[in-house]
Amino acid sequence: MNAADRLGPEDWIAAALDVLAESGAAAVRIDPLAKRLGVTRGSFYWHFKDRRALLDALLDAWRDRQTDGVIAEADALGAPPGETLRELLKLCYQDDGRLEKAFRAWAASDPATAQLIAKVDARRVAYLARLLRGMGFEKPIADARARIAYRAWLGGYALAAAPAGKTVARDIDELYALLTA
Amino acid sequence: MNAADRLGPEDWIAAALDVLAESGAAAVRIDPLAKRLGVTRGSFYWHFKDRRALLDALLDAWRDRQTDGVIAEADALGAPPGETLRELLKLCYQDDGRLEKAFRAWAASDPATAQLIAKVDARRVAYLARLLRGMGFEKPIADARARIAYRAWLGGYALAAAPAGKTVARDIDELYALLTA
DNA sequence: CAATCTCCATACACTACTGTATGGAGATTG
DNA sequence: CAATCTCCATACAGTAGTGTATGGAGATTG
Repeated sequence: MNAADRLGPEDWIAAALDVLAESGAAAVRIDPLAKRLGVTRGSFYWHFKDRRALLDALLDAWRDRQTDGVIAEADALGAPPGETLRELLKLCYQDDGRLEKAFRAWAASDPATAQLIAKVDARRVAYLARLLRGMGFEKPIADARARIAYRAWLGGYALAAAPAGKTVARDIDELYALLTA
Repeated sequence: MNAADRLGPEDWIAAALDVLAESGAAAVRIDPLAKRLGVTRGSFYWHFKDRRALLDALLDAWRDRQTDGVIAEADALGAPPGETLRELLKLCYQDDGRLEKAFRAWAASDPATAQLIAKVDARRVAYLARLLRGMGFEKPIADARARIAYRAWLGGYALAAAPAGKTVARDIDELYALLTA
């Protein structure tokens, strides 16, 4: 929300992220968003060139928060790698994953988006592998386990039915045990 | 394809599955499908009540092949659980996952579909857990590892960039090692 | 307090579909 | 070989959006 009742790009982005998380990229339409914001399309085309420009802005906003943000947060702990890994797992599994799902679903039919998300994936896996190597694992093992752990996390969001909180906690324990075995 | 040049429901389903795998559920539209099949919408509305009926038919077709089919195939080996598990992993990781992705992306904004896919997930995880228990693991461990393995498989499809074949083979080995440790 | 700048409303032209109603060509049966 | 049955084309009405062009109200600056 803005100070005034006039809108800025960030208001459109916030509303669009809501819709994206709820109903997917296909549901991010200008007309309904305008109704939701209580204005007309005239406002939108003032702040953005077209619909694609809005979607690009969503992608940027998400990448900034969910990749660099989380990695920085984990590093800021200053803990030894094993402990950092455990905290990172807990932190990641707390996210409801709705944006994560929505962006990836979108990427399935949009190569430009897929390319950007691929970079995000690579950075995250590299960070996981770095932690594992810091714990003393050889590079091939660390890399493979980082990929498995990352996929297991992502796969949780691919499930149609979200597991209960207790199951998640147990599975994090088991995953951590497997990764550090 | 039919024997005659006249179409049956299965022709529409086959074409729709192609489009679904390529471009997602949102792209499964009647008009473009008709052009692709060289007919008009008149044909579609003869074979199906509406667009939703087609989507439901797609879901049925996929479930029959990809769940009961694969489980039956693995069981038909008649091998001991450990060997069956290994073959199952190899078999599953061969799938390009495009339909898997498309259906799950669709389910994100369609509760009825999500419910059906949740049942598919449960059956697959249960089968994995059964194999692990057959190898001597206690139920809690077998269940947790089955969930992790299933998510790791699904998560591979969530990745924007598909890993190279060599990486996949290495990761299957590592995954199998972790599961049976 | 006039000029300008920001932001938005309105109206328009356009695209791309969905679903229905009806008729008609070709094969199939009696 | 007429009657019927399948399957499809055509035409129509309706919906839901995209993007553009233009003007105007309110705040901001000189």
